[in-house]
Amino acid sequence: MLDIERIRNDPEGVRQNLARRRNELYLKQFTELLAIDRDWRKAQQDASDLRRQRNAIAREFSEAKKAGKATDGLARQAEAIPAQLTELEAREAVFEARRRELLMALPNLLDDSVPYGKDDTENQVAREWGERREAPKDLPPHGEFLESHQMGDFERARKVSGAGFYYLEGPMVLLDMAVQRFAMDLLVRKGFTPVIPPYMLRRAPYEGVTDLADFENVMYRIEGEDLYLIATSEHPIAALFMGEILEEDRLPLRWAGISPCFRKEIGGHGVDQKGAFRVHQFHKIEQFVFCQPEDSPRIHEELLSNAEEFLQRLGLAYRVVNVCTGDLGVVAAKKYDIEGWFPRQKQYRELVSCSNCTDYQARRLGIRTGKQGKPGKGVPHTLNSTMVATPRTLVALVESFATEDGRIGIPEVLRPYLGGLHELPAPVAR
RNA sequence: GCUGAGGUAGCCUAGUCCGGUAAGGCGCUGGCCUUGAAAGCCAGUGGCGCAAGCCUCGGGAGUUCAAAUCUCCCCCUCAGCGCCA
Repeated sequence: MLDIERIRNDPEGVRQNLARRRNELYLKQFTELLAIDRDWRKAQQDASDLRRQRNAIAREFSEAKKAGKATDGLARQAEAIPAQLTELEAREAVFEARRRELLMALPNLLDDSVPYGKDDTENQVAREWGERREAPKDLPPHGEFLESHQMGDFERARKVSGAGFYYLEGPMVLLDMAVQRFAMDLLVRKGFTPVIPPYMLRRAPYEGVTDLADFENVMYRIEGEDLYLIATSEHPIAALFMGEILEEDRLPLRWAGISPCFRKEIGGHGVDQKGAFRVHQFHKIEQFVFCQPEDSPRIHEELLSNAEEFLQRLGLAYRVVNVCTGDLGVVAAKKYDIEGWFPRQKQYRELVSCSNCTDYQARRLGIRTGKQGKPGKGVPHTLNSTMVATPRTLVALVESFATEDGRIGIPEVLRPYLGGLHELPAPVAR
C-alpha cells in the first residue's frame, strides 16, 4: 500500500512512477484515488461538524440534568441530528471503502534502477557466473530419468492428485533434504533465525502481503474455512508482526523460513511439462528481513549474494537479472531473479527471486517501527529472497551433473548430508 | 465440536450489573532534585486535522439527546472437555 501522505504531497511524482508500469488502469485508479481522497476528507469534515453539534447538545443535556433543569428543549433541538448523521456517515463510508479499495489495488512504486521493459524477455542481465555445462548426449528429460531410476513417480501422482504433482522417491528425497539443510545451515551461520511458519493463513493477513489477484490465480483455499495454503513462507513471515510495533534498535530482523509452498498459478503458463520443474507443491528455504528504510537497498544486495553463494558452492552456473518494469510484480519495488543454467534444456531458468518490497507490505499489514515503548510513525521495509527451492533446484543438479553412463554426481558440499555419498543412483544396499 | 471466561491506548489493568462522554499503573519524554545515576516529586505521552474540533474500548447493526456500558449478529483469544499425529 502506498503512503497517502506521499500521494497528497507529491501526486505528480507518484503518477510518473506509476506510469512506468505502462498500465492505463493504474493511472485511472490513481486519478480516482486523488478525487476520492478529497471527497472522503470533505465528507469526514461534514460528519464531524454535525457530531460536534450533537456532542455539544449532549453535554448541555447532561449538565441540565445534573442541575435538575428541564431538558425538553434540548431534546427537541437534537431530534433531527441522528438521522442526518446516519446519512452523512453512510456517505463517508462509501468514500472510505472505495479509497481503501483503490489504495489496495495500486502497486508499489518502482525503484529508479528498475529497467524499462515490456515483459520477461527484456529483463536486464546483470552478471553471469560459472561454466555452462553441456549435458550428455542421451540424457533424457529429468522426469523420465527419475522415473526410470525409481526416484520419482509422475504418472501415479497425476492419477491421484492431477498434473503438477509428484512423488519424489528414494535417494532423491534425501538429496532434496540435503539441499535444504545445506541452505539453512548457510543462513544460520550468517545470523538468520530459522522459522517454520504456519502453512495456512487467514484472508486478512494474506491481503497484507500479496497482490489481491493472487487469491484468484495462485492460492489454494480451504473449503468452508477462512484459510489459504501459503504460496511461500515469505507470506506468514511478513504477517508475523501484523499490527505490531517493531523496536528500532532490534532491526534488522533476519529470518530463514522453511516450508512447503502451494500454488495453483492458473494465471501463469499452466503446468508446462512433466516432472518437477513447475509444480503445485514444492519446498523452499526463504530469506526474509524487516529493516529500517535506509538499510533496504544494501540488504537487498546481501540477500542476493547469499543466494549466489549457495549456487556457487553447489557449482551451478547462473546469471543474475534485474527484473524489468513489465515483469515486476505488484508488491516489489525492485527485484532480481537468479536463473540457473539447465544444460539439457540449454537455457537459463528461474531458480531464485529476490525482492525489495520497501514499505508496501508493512504498511498493508499495519507494521510500524518505534523506540522503547513509544509507538513510532516509521514503517519498516521488508525484503525476501529464495535461498533454495526444491525440487526445481534438483532438476538443475540432475542436468548439470549427469554423467554419460547415467549417474549423477553429488556436489562436495552436499555429501556430508548424504552420509558421504558421491553419486546417484546409489548402490542399493539390502 | 461442546461449555465457560475474555478482547479497553505502546504494554498491563479499572470502568460494564445501574448509559452522561475512557480512571490508574508500567514504559517512554521533559523538568525539579543530585557530583553523576537511581529513587522521589511535577508535567506530558493514541489517531486525523492548519485549526475549532472530530474519532478511538475486537467488528458491524440497533435503541437513545447521549453507548466501553443496553439489545442483536459476527470475528478472534484463552481455559476445561471431546477428538487426535
